[in-house]
Amino acid sequence: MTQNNPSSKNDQRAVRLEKLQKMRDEGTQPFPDRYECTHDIKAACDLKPGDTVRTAGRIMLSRNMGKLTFAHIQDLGAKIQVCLQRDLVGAEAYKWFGKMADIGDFVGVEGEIFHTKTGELTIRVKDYIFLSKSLHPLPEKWHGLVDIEACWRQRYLDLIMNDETRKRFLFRSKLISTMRRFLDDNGFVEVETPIIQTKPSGARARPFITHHNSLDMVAYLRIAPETYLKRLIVGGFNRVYEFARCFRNEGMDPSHLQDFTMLEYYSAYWNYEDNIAFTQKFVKYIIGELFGTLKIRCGENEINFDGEWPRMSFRELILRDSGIDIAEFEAAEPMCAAIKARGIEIESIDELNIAALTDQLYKKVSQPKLIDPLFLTGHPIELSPLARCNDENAKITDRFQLVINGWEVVNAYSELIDPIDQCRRFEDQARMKEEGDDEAMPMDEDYLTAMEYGMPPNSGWGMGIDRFVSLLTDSANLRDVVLFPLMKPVGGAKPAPKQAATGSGAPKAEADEKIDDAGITRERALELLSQNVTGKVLRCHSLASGAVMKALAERLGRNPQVWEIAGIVHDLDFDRVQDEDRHTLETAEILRKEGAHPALVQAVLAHNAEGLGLERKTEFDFALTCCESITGLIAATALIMPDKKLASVKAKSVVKRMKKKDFARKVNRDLVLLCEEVGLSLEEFAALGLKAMQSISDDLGL
RNA sequence: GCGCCAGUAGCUCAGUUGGCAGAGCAGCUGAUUCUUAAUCAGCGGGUCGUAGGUUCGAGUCCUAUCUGGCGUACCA
Repeated sequence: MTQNNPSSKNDQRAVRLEKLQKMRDEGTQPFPDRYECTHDIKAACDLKPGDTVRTAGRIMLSRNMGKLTFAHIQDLGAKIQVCLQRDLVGAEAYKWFGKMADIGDFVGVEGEIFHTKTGELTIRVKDYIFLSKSLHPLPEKWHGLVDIEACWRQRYLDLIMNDETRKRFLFRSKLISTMRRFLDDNGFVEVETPIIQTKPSGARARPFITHHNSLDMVAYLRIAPETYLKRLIVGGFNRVYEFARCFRNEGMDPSHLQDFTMLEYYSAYWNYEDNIAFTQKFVKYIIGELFGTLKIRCGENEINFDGEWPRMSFRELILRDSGIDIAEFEAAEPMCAAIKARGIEIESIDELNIAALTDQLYKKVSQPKLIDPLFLTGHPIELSPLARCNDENAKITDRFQLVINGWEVVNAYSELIDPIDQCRRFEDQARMKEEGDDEAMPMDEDYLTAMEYGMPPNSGWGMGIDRFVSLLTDSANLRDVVLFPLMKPVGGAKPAPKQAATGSGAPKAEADEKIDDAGITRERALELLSQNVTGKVLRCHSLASGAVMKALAERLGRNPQVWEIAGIVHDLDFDRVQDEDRHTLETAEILRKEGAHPALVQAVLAHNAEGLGLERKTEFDFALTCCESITGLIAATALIMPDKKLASVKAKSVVKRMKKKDFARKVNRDLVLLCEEVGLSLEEFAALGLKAMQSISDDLGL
């Protein structure tokens, strides 16, 4: 009957688990530790009929013809057909393969290369070894995985199923190694500079802000490696480069990632002219090495990297494409009028200063037309706070961008090495910041000091690697060239803790008086406790915290039901998360879903204020923290009694134990002392806590 | 942020005016010693993104919400 048929369970994974169990039962190791290959699959494909081979891969297709089975096995580099003949591998082994091996499993095969009747290169398997079980069916063999979201979230599936994905990422790796080789061969030294920084400088962008716990200070993820690499120029590294992961907290779209890779290099004694020459050599080398030609297709365009690349200034380009000569304008208003007069539309045009206006105008009228490589020069000084000012024209900088297919691929300039000028530029930026430009750079004194020790003339260079890869692989979205792009978690992103603590700014009394309903019942709290908490110790800790909270609420004239519930549920996720610092986030999520009162959720979060970088604000917050903390101390005190009973414990001995640091070391004494924040002395609090725990001593087993 | 679109079996997709939720691949049982998305016969498989609502009846209509795409604005 169908009841005995595993397939009726509607679970392909269950079928595979059953096969796995069968393998174990019969003594076959389904997950062996190694297999020795003579060739990878790509190498096997180059063999001649008659050659023998041992290779391994993932089974992608299987066609059973009765006493003959064809299958395809695949690795990152290639796939090859294998052929199992019953008469060659033996009846037992042949039958076993048919029963046990699924599409997606790994197998090692040994045999002789031959051509099938239709001419396909195939391994005639003499012997095989099962190498690993796949518990999930792979995506459909013909269409493969096309859901773009799945490709990003489960890149490994994308890599298994899609040949171009494999090629694209191999290309990216090869590109980076080619760049590295060229730079190394030209006397550059690869270095690593800090990602966590105290000042976000080196570019105009909004940083990710984080908190450094042990220094208790704001820290930033770097937006660019620039100022550190230039410190190295000061330090005597004449040619340095870094493949730098950078982070910018800005919009997410097909051409912007929050976490991206920039290559920057700096060479002492070069100006931007030297750099232009080097750039052309560098990029041509890379294209030649990777494509074997200097003309490549990109979408509808063919990009020609051959020949001498043209140079044009902002002014020339804009004049050519719009008829506006930006040199004629001293202020924003007349330029704005000129732009409007020509019917060119720029968003919030009236709010832009002259530099931003120039930039926007260029992006609108010129940038999309630039397909073949072009060096764009003559950038306004306001847009280039770290670039050297031009000796002839103080309004522009010695800077260039390499534009390819409408994208700014490279940005480079003669570096500003005059510390006095640099200081002034920082001050200008600071002013712009005050005026509301939140991308303007902050003052960076430490960098200025480095400059004041003397920086040789030099020119620096930066390239967005992801964009370059995207350009060269004709990828529409930058996330296609990053292995694991950032995605919102399925089921909703967790709000930042600060947002979670809504209303926490309210004064203590006010916040507390509002809580007359926890939002969940005591019964539900206990249910949640047994669902989420498996450990006995944690369960007792939760119940004890509830009891102490209840007693404290009665003492302070607060709502005992609500406070008890807070104690019961405060550590729901601790068993799962197993991380002092990170726990409570999941608990808060559970409670929110249950409809718990926001103040309760906040108190729960705040009991781990240290770990999460939060602040305790309300009486409720402090109460939960100190109650939860003292339970451990009281329980530990009970355990050293001869009868290990709470009944034998005196409040005085609990207080004494506070001072012995080695006793119950995990209990944070500072948190227990927070009882003073709610107006109780340690003595009174210890007595209250002890009494509360004694009242439920049976439940606690103490 | 805003606007438009999408989410149905493990995968790729149908689903009419609101009327019993479908196909192919994958899986299971069997046939098959040269297949190429093998083929043939049979079987099983669903929280229609989630939560509400309208209705005798909702995959379909309404509201909210989640996830994603594309466009738009700012940044590389």
